[in-house]
Amino acid sequence: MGYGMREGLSERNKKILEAIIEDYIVTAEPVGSRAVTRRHGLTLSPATVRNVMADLEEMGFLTSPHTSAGRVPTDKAYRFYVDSLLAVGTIDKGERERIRKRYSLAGRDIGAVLHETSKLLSSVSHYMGIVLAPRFSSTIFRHFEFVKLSGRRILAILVARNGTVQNKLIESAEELSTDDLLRMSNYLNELLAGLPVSEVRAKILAEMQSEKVLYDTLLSRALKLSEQTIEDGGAQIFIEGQTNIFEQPEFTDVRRMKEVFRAFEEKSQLIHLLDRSLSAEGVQIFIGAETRLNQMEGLSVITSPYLSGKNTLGVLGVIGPTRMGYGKVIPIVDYTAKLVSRLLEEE
Amino acid sequence: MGYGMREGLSERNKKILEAIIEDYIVTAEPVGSRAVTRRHGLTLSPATVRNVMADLEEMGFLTSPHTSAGRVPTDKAYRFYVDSLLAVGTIDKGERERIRKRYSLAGRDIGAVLHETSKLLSSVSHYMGIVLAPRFSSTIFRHFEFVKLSGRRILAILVARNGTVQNKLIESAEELSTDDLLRMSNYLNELLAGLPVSEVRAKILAEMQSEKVLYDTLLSRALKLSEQTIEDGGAQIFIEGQTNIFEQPEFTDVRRMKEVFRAFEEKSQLIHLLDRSLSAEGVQIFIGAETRLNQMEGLSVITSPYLSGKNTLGVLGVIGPTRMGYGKVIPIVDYTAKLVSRLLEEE
DNA sequence: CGTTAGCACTCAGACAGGGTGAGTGCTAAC
DNA sequence: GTTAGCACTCACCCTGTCTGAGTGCTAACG
Repeated sequence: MGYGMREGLSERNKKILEAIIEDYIVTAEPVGSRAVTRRHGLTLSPATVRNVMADLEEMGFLTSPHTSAGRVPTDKAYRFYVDSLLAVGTIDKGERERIRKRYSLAGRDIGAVLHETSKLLSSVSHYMGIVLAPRFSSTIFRHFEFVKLSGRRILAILVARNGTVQNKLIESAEELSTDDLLRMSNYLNELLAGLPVSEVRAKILAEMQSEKVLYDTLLSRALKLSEQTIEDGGAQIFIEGQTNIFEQPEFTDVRRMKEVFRAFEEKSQLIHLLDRSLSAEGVQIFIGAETRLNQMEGLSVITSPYLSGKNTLGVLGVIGPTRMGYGKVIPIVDYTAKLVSRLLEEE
Repeated sequence: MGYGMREGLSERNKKILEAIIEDYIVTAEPVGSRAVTRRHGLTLSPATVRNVMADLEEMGFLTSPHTSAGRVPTDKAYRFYVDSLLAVGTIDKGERERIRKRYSLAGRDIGAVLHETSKLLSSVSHYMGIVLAPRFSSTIFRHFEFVKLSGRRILAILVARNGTVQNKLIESAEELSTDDLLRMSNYLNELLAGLPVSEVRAKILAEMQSEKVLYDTLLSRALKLSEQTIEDGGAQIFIEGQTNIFEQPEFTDVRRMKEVFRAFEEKSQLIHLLDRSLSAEGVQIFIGAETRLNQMEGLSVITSPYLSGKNTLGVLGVIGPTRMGYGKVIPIVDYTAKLVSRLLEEE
C-alpha cells in the first residue's frame, strides 16, 4: 500500500483526498473514482483511485452511504483538510471594500455594530452569521444613576465606558426623595469610578462592611440597591441568516431542519460553544462533533474573537454545513474580526 | 336547492359546513361526505351531504384539491365560521392559573414581561406567540441624562416613566465638561418634565426659537444634542415558538417552510400588520389573505391590543395555521391581553 | 320535492418489476 | 505499482397495476 508510517499520507493520497473533499464541497454529492480523475487532471486511472479510496476509507477519512455511491468525507477528513491541506485564501479587495462600506452606516453604537456584523457575516458567507456580544461584566464602570419613577419604584441605570447600558427596575423598601437618590448616585460613582464591572460587586460588598457605611443608613441603602442592580444580564447573541440553511441540499429533509432550528432556539448551548473559543487566539474551527453539540451534526462553526486593545471582548463567526467553503469563509471571519476590533478600539 | 336568499345558508347547511371545518381542524385532511355523516351524528346520507357540499363549493366555502379527495374549507369558510358559527370557549381555570403563575417570576421589568408573554402565548397555544412592544414615543418623558464617555463621545440616556430606556451614542462638536453636561441635563429635565415622548421633539424645536436660548450657547447645544437623541428606535417585536410550525402537517413541505421563515426574517411587514390592529378594540382575527401578506398563505393571526388605563400600548397575539383551534386560542389571547394590561397598569 | 341508493368514474398513493447508470471490488495482465 | 476488464451492487426512475376514498349523476322512493 502506498502510505508509509501510520496515518502518514503519501503526497498522492493527500492530493486525492483533497480532490474528493473539494469536489464534495461544491457538488454536495458522493464523489466517485471517475470524477476524481477528471478533476484536477490527475494522470491516474479510476481503478487506482479506487484503491486509494479504499485505503482512505479504512483510515476513517471517507465513508460511502451505500455500496454503489461515491465516497463522502468524514469529519476527520475535514479536520485534516483544514489543518494540512487547505491553502487559506486571501479575501479579495472588492469584498473587503464591500464589507468596510457596510459599517459606515452603522455608526458607533456597539449594539448596532454587532448586529450589522452578524448580518454581514451571513450575507457575505451565505451561511449563518453569529456574534457573541461582550459580557457586560467585562466592561469598565462609568456611571451609576437612580431615576425615581413613582413611589418606591426606582430605575437603576449602569453605564459602562464603552457606551453600553444596563438597567434594572427595583422596588425600594421605603420611598426615597430625588435628592436622596442623587446623593446615592454620587456616592456610588465616586466609589466605583474606573473599576471593571466584574469587580463592582465585590467592591460593594467590601464597602458594606466599612465603618463609614455602617453608621450611615443612606449609604448602606445605596449599596443595597446597587447590589440588586448588578447582575450579569446573561450573554447576548446575534444570529442572522438562519434561513440560509434552507439552501443547503443536505438539509432539505424536514427532520434535519427541525433539529437545527430547535438547536438555535435554545441559545444557551451555542453561547457555551462560543464561550469556549473566547479565550482562543485567532480563527478557530469546530467541525461537526467537535462542537460537542449533538444537534450540530453536519454543521461546522468558524469563529474568531474580537478585541479592543488586548482585551478580548467577544466572539464572532459563521455557522455552515461541514461541507463549507472553508477557504473563503476563514479569511472573511478573520478580516471581520479584525475590522470589528478596530471599530471598537477607541473607547 | 336548499338555501334561501343569496349567501344565506340554511340551518342544515351551516351544520354541515361547521362539521367539515371542525373535522378539518383536527385531521388536517380533506373531509369526505361519509366522514361528515359519521361525525356529529347527522342523520343524513352521504349522498345528501354531497349535494350540499357541491352547493357550498359553488358559494366559495369549500374547494377540493382534486376530484376524488374530500373538501377543504377556504378562507371564506373560516371567516364565516369565526363570525357566525364559532362558540368561543372560555379559558379553563387550570390554564388561567398556569398562565398567571408564569408571570410571578418575570418581575416588573416591562421588557421581561413582554418576552415572557410571547413565550407563554406560544407554549400555551402550541403555535407562535407574538408581542409588539409599546412604541417608545408613546411613553411619558421622565429623565434625560448625558454621560461623558471619553473626549467628545457622549451617551445620551432617555428614561420614560414606565421604566423603559433609550440611549444613543453621540459625538459632540467640541468637548464638554461633566459640569456642562450636568447643567444641560438639568435644563432639559425641567423643560420636558411630564411630556409625552412623542411631543418632545416638537417641544425642543420650538424651544430652539425662544429668545432665552438664542443667546445661550450651552442651552442651544443641549437642545441640538437632545434632538439627535430622539428618534423612534423602531418597533420592537418578540416572536417565539417559530419551530412549532414544524409540527403542522401542512408545512412539512420544505418550500412552504422556507417561505414562512423568510417572511418572519423580515419583520417589518409583520410589524405593519400588528400596527393595523393596534387601534382596534379587543380580539381581532386575520385569516390567510386578510393579513395582506402574501407569504402568510395558510396562516392566521389572532391579536389583541393591551393597554394601560385607556392608553393602547401594544399588541399581542398568536400566529398559527388557518386550520387553527380558534375556539381555544381566542380566549387565550383575550385573557393574556387583559392580564398584561393589568400588570403594566400601575406605572 | 327533498332524500337516498346505486353506479360509473376519477384520481392520488402504494406497490412491484424492469431498466439504467454510477460506482465498487477483485483479478489478471502490463 | 498501475491499469484494464468484468461481474456485481444498489439507488433511482419509469412504468403499469391495483386499491380505496370520494365524487357526480340518475333514477327510485316516501
